[in-house]
Order: sequence, then C-alpha cells, then structure tokens
Amino acid sequence: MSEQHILIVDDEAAIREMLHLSLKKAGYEAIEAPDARQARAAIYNQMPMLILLDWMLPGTSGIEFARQLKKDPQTQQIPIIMLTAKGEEGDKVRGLEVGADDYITKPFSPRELIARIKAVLRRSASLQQENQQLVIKELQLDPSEHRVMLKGQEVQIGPTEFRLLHFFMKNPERVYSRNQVLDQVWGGNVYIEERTVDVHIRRLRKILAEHQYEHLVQTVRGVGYRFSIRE
Amino acid sequence: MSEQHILIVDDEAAIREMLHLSLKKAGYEAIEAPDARQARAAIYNQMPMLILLDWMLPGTSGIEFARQLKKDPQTQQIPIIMLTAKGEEGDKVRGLEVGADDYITKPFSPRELIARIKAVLRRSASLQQENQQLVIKELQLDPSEHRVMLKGQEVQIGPTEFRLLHFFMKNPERVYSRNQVLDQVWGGNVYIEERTVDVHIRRLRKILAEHQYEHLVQTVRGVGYRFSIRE
DNA sequence: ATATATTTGTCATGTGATTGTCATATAATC
DNA sequence: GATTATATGACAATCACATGACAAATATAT
Repeated sequence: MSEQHILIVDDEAAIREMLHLSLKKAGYEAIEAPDARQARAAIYNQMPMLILLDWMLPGTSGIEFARQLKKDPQTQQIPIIMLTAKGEEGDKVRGLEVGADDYITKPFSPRELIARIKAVLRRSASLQQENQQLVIKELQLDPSEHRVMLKGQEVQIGPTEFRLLHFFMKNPERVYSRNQVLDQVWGGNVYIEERTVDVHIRRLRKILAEHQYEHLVQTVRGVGYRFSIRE
Repeated sequence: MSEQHILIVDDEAAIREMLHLSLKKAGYEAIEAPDARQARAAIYNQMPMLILLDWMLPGTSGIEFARQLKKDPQTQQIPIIMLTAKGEEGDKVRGLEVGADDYITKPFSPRELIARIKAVLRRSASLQQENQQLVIKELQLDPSEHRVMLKGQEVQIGPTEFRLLHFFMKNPERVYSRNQVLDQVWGGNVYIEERTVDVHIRRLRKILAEHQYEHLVQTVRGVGYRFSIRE
C-alpha cells in the first residue's frame, strides 16, 4: 500500500497541490502537511524518503524544523530540499548550514523540481553506500561503527589501516598503484613517500594474518596492490 | 530518454546557451550547470560522457573542481575540456596538471569546439580500450586487475611477459619484428639486445604451455613473431 | 599540564623474483 | 652437409618488495 514517498511541507494548499501533482506525474507518492507539527506526525507514521520543506512556515519555521530533523538520529538521514521564496543568497547559505541537501527557488518548473529530487536521492543513495557495512566472507567492516570483525571477533586496527581496508573492500579485484592508494586513502594533497604504502600494507596484513586472511591483500609486482576475494 | 550527454559548466548563461546550441547542432545532448555544486548534482544524477568546464567559477573554482573529479574513482575517467578566457600559458599548464584532457581558449569557433570534443572522445575511447579485458578462447587477460586466466585458473606471470602477452592479444594475427616488439613492449628508448626478445618469448610460451596454449605464439622465421588464434 | 601510549612516516637491510646476456643445442633452409 | 636462425638453460646483476627498528607526531590518560 504505502510505497516510498515524499513529504510535502508547506502552509499554502495551492502550492502543496501543485507539488503533489508534479510528483505524481513523475511517479512519486506524496503526502502533504501544512505545518511542522503535522509533518512530524506524518514522519512518525511513516518515514518519507525525502522532504520538500517550505522556508516560511507558521509556528515552527522551516529552517528550525530542518535543524530539528537533522539533529534527531532517527530522521537525520532523510534528505531535505528547501523551498525558498526569493533567491536570497543568505537563505541559501543558512539553509545548507542547517543541513538541507538542496534548495530550490520559487517559482520553479516541475522539470527542475524533479531533476533536483532525482539528484538528491541519487546522492543520498551513494552516501548510504559509503556508510554501508562491507562483508567479505568472515571479514566485515562497519564504517558507521568504525569496527572490523574477523571470524566474529573484533580486531584492533589503527585509523590508517582502517581506511586502507575500507578502500580495498570498496574496490576489490582491481590493482592500484601506490600513488593511487595514497590519493584515495591519504587524500591527494599530502606528500608522502610511496614506500610508506608498503609499510601500511604490511600492518594491514599482519592484522588479517591473525585469522589467516592475509592472502586477501596481494602484491602485484611492478604495479601495486590488489585486494582479492578469489582464492 | 537520456542519451549519453555532455555537461556544460559555466556561470554565464549566455555562454552556456551558445555551447548548448553548438553541441545540439553537432548531434550531442547537453546538460547545463552554473556552478560546481550543481554540476556535481548533475553528475550524480547521470554520468556525462564529457565535461566542458569553465576555468573561472563562483564558489569552487573550475580548476579545483576538475581536481576533485579526477581524484574520485567514480568520475576520474570522464574527460574534461577546460574553457579558459585568455590563452595564458600558465593556465594551460595548470589545467593539464590537474588532469584536464584538453583546454580551449575563448573565443573559439563552434567548429573548433566540436573538433576538440571529437578528438578527446576518441582518445578516451581508446584509453578505455586499453583497460579492456581481452579474451581469446580460454585465455583471458584483464589489465585493470592485472591478471591472466588460463582455462579458469589464474596463472603466474612476470611483468615483462604480461606486457608482451597484452601487446600480442591487442594485435593478433600480425607479425612483428624483434625490434618492433622491443619498441612496443619495452618502450622506444632502451637499448636491449634483439635476441633478448627470444628469451621472453620462450618464457611466455612456457607459461602458456602449462595449459597447451603455446601454439598461440608463433615464430615466423627470418621475420619475427606472431600471435595467432588460428590453429 | 604532564606523562604515557598509540600511531605514523621514514629508513636500512634482507630476500626473493625478474631481467638481460651469453653459450650451446636444435631446427630450418639451401 | 654447410649455413643460418631460433630455442633453451644457466647465471649474475639488478630490482622491487618485505620487514624490523626508530623517532616524530598525536592522542589519551592522569
């Protein structure tokens, strides 16, 4: 019955109507709320996958409401698109500061609205992917908990080795040169000796070796390293 | 609905218009973005096959944006053509350093623009081909994984033999003299004994022979070697 | 604030794999 | 059979990576 839906929060019924129609045409389910109180009730009832939130609201203002949503762990991952009346620069900035994922200035075309929604959903999907738990056989890495489990046991791992393992688990089976690893794991604007990668590879292997998983990190002589799931 | 398209990133609407029109005439789909943030959203929404990126942008500068794109594995293979206002030499250099694939100086003719685009797309296509998995019967070579599989089993192969096999698989059915092989596989500016090629051919054959595939590497007496799929 | 522990990057050294060359064996051609 | 071209095994030099140690930098505890 209730698909993934979008919550529209705006005090003007005409605008809600208009948005609702545009969304329906684009194949989205929508639910309306005229103010923050009723919006909260709707969210409690069922989590929307995205919220269209008017800047100006009676009672709790849109910006305050957004701030509350982004503070609550239950709702903070829901993307918010702010609807602003004027294209005032200050508003944009404050909106994004509050944690809105995008803003759109009235008046706008349905096409633009849908494009923004798609973009935001796309982005949040890939962000969730970033925080996704990665599991390979009996090795699992949980980015949100910053934890690595090996055969059901938590293993002690340093920050750099954690990032290195995370990177490898996200991109298995592919060879990366030391420089590519430095770019991805250390970030591009540090100057670090290429050979340092070797050392951290060794440290990672040492950890994996505690449970005979060191073969996952493979050396490709003359090229770099590869994280492989295959035997 | 959405074909392969080109993303235009420029803060001046007039220039975007102009570019859009030129591209349309040449048969390309185009999408516009006025700044880096919206460009990013557009990219997340759908990967463009090429990006036209203005040097000067409000907020994140074009050069910084290019750097970011080239760092992210998701986007780094998208070719970028930088649009620079003046033909300043320093800009060119910095642009190419950042990883832009070409630059073009305003003002430019639509003809020139299209020519550059075609050239860059051609180049990137052949680069992608460079990373393409090559399969011949039960022999497969994967450059991105830097792996050779023979009858489903990974085979152990040294760097030079890998390059040699890669070269042959890219250019089968053609005879190459020892010198041509040296140029292609070792690179043009090394002085190495011609007979050394024989030795590496032998080493390659030895590997292939583990699975009775040594007949693929054939000697053409008095001329050189050939990699042939035929019996 | 100070002490202590952890993490980090670099280096020196060890080790094994790879490479180019040569000497010799083998095969093809006339 | 003589000549020429290629195949092959052996070998030393080199190269790339692994590893342990260490000091500087960071984080954490007291």
